[in-house]
Amino acid sequence: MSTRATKEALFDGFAQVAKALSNGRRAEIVDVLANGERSVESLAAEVHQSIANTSQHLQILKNAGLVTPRRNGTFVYYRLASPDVVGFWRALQGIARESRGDIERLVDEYLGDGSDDVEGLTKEELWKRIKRKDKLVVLDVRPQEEYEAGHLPGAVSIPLHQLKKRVKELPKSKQIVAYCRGPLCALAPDATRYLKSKGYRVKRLAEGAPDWEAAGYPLSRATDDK
Amino acid sequence: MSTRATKEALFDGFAQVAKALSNGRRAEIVDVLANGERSVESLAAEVHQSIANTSQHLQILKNAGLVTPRRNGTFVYYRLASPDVVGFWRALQGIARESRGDIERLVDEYLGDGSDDVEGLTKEELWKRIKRKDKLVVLDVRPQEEYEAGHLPGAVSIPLHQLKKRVKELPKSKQIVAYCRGPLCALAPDATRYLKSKGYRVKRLAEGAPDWEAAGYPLSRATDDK
DNA sequence: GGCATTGTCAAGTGTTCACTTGAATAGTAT
DNA sequence: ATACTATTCAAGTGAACACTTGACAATGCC
Repeated sequence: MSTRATKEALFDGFAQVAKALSNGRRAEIVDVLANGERSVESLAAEVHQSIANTSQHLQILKNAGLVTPRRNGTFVYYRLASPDVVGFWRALQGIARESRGDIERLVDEYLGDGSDDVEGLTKEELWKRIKRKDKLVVLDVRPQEEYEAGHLPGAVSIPLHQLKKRVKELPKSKQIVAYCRGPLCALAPDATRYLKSKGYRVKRLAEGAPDWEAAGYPLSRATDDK
Repeated sequence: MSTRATKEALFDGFAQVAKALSNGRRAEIVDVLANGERSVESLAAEVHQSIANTSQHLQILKNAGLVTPRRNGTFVYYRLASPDVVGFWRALQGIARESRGDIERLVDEYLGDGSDDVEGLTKEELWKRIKRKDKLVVLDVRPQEEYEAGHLPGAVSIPLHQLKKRVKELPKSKQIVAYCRGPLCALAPDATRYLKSKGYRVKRLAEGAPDWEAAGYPLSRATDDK
């Protein structure tokens, strides 16, 4: 009891959880998984790594208790072990941005920073407008898989890489609100910049689907809900 | 903008903050620093490491933006860079305990687990009793330095390793409430077990000084406030 | 059954990590 | 200046890490 050895083992245990997130690629994986479960193959493509390497990263995350696998046929789907992991990941991002100017600068660069004067919209405001059935198009620009795993009620799915091709599906008359994975996801900022340049009336939800859900608002899982 | 390289750099940045806590000894350092600033020498003793090694760990924590140094004469005192770091550290502990049974078991072992049937007391309750000047002794069993860096109002300081020698200073007639660094600190559990075996009326505050402060209650810095 | 597909495991390689040792620096006291 | 202290820096060593490659296991399809 309260021996030095036990204390070391305990703190090594805490450290192991931090170690799971101490690699950029693993951090990316957690960020993606916050948007729903994914197969190993799909995650590997997302983080630009080999399947074997991605699998090994996933083992590390699993041993740290952050993710759990589910087998379905020849596929293995991983998801976050608990919703708390999202909160923890967000806390880490917050600390990092706050205490390190260089990271804040990278965020600006990544999101396309100041030159984008697209108006923002809060979750609360958007929810109000969805409930009173305002004429607006909620646009989910994440990959198809993430849309299917859960999206904002009534949202339309056009993954960013298809936007140029499918932009005509969007009405110029209505207000468009785009969103993606979260405040540090570049998909929606890219989309809104493009749409704005094409003359659409577009705003952006700063937060993403995981934050929306964490705030207590409902996600829809219907295959298509125009 | 939103290039793969920028994204990698950004997530590597997040990962670097996690990496700072990915070592058991550094985690211990952060845990101690949550109770106030400390010199390198003092930290080295606390984590049972050489001074050179401790200094290097501190450089890593500093580069991650988690701690900052302050020079005073020949001494260098380190402290947490922001109060948010305490919150983040607590979040990490929470995630680790929740998602990993083995860690929960280590916690039990470290704290001296179930055999201790000392009554607990919440911050709220204790604050009420301090305010209405109940006859109770609030006992701080952390090292002298931490007591001096900030303690509960009216608390008496008897570091755990001096408790046997100085136990006679405590009145058997009054209720004693011991506390230390936090819910995962073994000092107060050890102290309450000992005091109870000697026939004192003793309770334990589950949280520690950093939590007390984070909850908005005042800490006292008076050198001695019996 | 054979065979393709998805994922995991094992071994190998260059890099980073944690720690030690001993020298260099910054500040204080004499 | 000189001696002394607390800390940092630089170099070295064995262990762990991140990634690759190729073999193996699990599942489903024919």
